[in-house]
Amino acid sequence: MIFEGEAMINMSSNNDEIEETLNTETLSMEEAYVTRAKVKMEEVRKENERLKVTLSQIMEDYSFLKNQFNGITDQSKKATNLASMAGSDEESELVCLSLGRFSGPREEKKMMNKRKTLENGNKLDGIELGLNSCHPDNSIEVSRNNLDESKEEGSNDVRSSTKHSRIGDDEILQQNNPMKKPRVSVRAQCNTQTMHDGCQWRKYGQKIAKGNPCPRAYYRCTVSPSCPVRKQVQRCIDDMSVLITTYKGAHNHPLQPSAAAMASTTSSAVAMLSCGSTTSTSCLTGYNFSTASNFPRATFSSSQSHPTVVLDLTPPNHHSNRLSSTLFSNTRSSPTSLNFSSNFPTINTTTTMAPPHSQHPLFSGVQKQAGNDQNIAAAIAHDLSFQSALAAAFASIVAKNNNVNGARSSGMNFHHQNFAQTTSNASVGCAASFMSRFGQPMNSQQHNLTLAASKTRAMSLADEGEHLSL
DNA sequence: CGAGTTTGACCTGCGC
DNA sequence: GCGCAGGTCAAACTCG
Repeated sequence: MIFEGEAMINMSSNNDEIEETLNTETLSMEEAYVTRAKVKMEEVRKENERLKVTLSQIMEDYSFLKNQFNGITDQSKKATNLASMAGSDEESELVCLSLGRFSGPREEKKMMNKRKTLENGNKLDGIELGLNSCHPDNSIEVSRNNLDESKEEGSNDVRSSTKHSRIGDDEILQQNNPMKKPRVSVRAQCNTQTMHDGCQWRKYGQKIAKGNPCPRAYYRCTVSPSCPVRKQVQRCIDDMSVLITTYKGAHNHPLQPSAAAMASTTSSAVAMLSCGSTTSTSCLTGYNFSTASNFPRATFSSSQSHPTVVLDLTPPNHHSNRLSSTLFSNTRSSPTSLNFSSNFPTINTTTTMAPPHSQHPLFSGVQKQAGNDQNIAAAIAHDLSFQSALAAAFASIVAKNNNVNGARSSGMNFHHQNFAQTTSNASVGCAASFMSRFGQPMNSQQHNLTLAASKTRAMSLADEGEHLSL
């Protein structure tokens, strides 16, 4: 039995307890809040540090690339001065990196004559990737291929008008530039007449080209009557199982997903060529990713002023010198141009001309990022689908980068970053795809990248009855 | 009959 | 200016 007073006391003590409990709860809530805040602050602090590191890395890259750029600019200036001041004896030292691009027909003819003279005298040893210092404003040249395309395809009013409006004053420059449309050649093993690429083509001609008894077939895109895209199909003289498909131009109509993969690959390769043929091709000569033969190769060349990207999707044992002997049979300039196949996923950089960039922070990052697991590396390196996936991914990313950076970037910085990032991303994308096969998750960007790339490969294999589950 | 292919003629650019 | 080679045109032909 409890008395009222007792009850009162009990009540008051209960109140105290409740209050105490409440206080304790408030305290613990505050503590929790503080703890959370602390954790958050710690996270922010870490993020801040990470950003600092990134910033310093970027600054490091910037200064590195700036030095490179300055060095090359100085060299090109010296070379130009030497060429203008000294006689033809010194001309062999003039390195010309332009993929057939000069400021005008006369200059081009001059340069061709110079080159020929040098070649005849055995003074030029294969590589003639000059600095294109012939043109005072290199940055302008980025859009030249596009310009040229729109000019050549004047019948296509829509495309020309949009392109012209985009490029504006550069049109004047283009009028002086006879550079032809960039091309993308795809080498792939194919037993059928043409490689199925998801697009509709109509044959409009066939011709026996010099140096190859196999007839070359000419196709045009029939999806849209005004589509300027042309395709040439020819068997490789050294290996009849290899089909060389050369694409010219860009589709001016929406494409089916299956065709978009290939179109994206080729147009991206053109974009890559466009940027590579501008100011900074020279920097690429420093990269020779050709240590392994088990990888798709992207080769750049200028064939009779046709800048060409060759994507080699043939299996590793098909990578040989025949590429030069067939594709470049009519090439006056040396096919020895840019050759970056890679020992995937570790980006293996060796030197050919310029100092190696393997110590470049970007590449060290790439190596760290991609080269942790030797087994995975070996597996990927032997997976043909991933080899071609990289080729497509490689090109796709470059195009993406070009869209983002191309307008405002020019010169070495852009190219170094672009190239390094491309290589890195492509490697990571393919690696991610590989990992996903083994149940590892990957992010959406990596997924999209790999998916698009794999589609391209799947299309090229479709006629041979191979099926990749995408 | 329409769509696609074949094939000789023609055009253009380039080297000599 | 001429010849060569690449690229395109268009009439004839083939096929479903």
